[in-house]
Amino acid sequence: MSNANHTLKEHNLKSTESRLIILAIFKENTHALSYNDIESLIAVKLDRVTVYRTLKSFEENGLIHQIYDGSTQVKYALCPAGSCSSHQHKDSHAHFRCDKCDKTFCLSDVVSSITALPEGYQSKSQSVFIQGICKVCNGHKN
Amino acid sequence: MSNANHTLKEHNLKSTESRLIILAIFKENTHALSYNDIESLIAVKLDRVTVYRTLKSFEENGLIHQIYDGSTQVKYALCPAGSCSSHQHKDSHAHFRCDKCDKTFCLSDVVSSITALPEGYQSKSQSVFIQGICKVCNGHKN
DNA sequence: AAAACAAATGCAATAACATTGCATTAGGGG
DNA sequence: CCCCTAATGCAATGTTATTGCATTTGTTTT
Repeated sequence: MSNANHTLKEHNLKSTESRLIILAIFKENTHALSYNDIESLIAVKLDRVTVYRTLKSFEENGLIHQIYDGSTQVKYALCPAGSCSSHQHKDSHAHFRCDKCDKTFCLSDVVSSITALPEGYQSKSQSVFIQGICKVCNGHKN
Repeated sequence: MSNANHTLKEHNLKSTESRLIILAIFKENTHALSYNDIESLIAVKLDRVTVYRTLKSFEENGLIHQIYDGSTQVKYALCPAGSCSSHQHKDSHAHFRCDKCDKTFCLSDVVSSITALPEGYQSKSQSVFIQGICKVCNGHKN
């Protein structure tokens, strides 16, 4: 069984053509993808509804997580392996949006650590959103 | 001249009825407001377009800032006095979304302080998004 | 291997959210 | 008070996302 098939199975998702196509796109891209990004990256034409529903099922089953990066469309990125499940998303790592190439990346190792909240507020999860210039746009190798 | 009139002037905004109404709503509410929130809080009927354009002008002139809190609609909140201008928004304070009442608040005093980014990444601005239980829902007085 | 069942897909229609052009109105400097 | 520009309201349209339903496909069971 292929790697991708296995990944889907692991997350209790039936292995279908659309899902394999969309999963492959996520694996090929290191940055977060919006619906439009995905649509333009698919060679074959999938129905819009199918793409939306695939994203939804991926998200509900802990395969990808949503990212709100200030653009109008929600973006999605693969969850770090083994970190999320149907029951809970643990996407409290930092997200980075590049001002130059406009891509959004997950920085899995950068975690928020706000300790002092105002009186009365109780924190359950935190996430950091950083804007700046990314690795590639800074001239580093990929 | 009323306080509100003065606020608008300060931000180079002509003082109009719609703007006074919408500004008043922001001053009456401590949490961030979406377009829908605003629409349902206005007693008088303002045209949808006017509301959108008012929000845009407020934002461009440093009176309010956008907040993306994971709900589908963008929300807006007053900028801390004197912190923002037409030229630059400095909304790098933390935002807090309450799981119970679903309201989003600005925590002006809580600032992100991520120092170590991966090699190659360069930070220009940071913001923290926290989820949990807010002051009021924790039984504290307002 | 075929039948049977449930889940996934595609199409059409529609909903929800947001923006544009343009004619009219209103704020505020002179 | 007049005049000019900016702001407003309406109608039309654009963009993004969702729903219902008939059909197809994947998987389980026999």
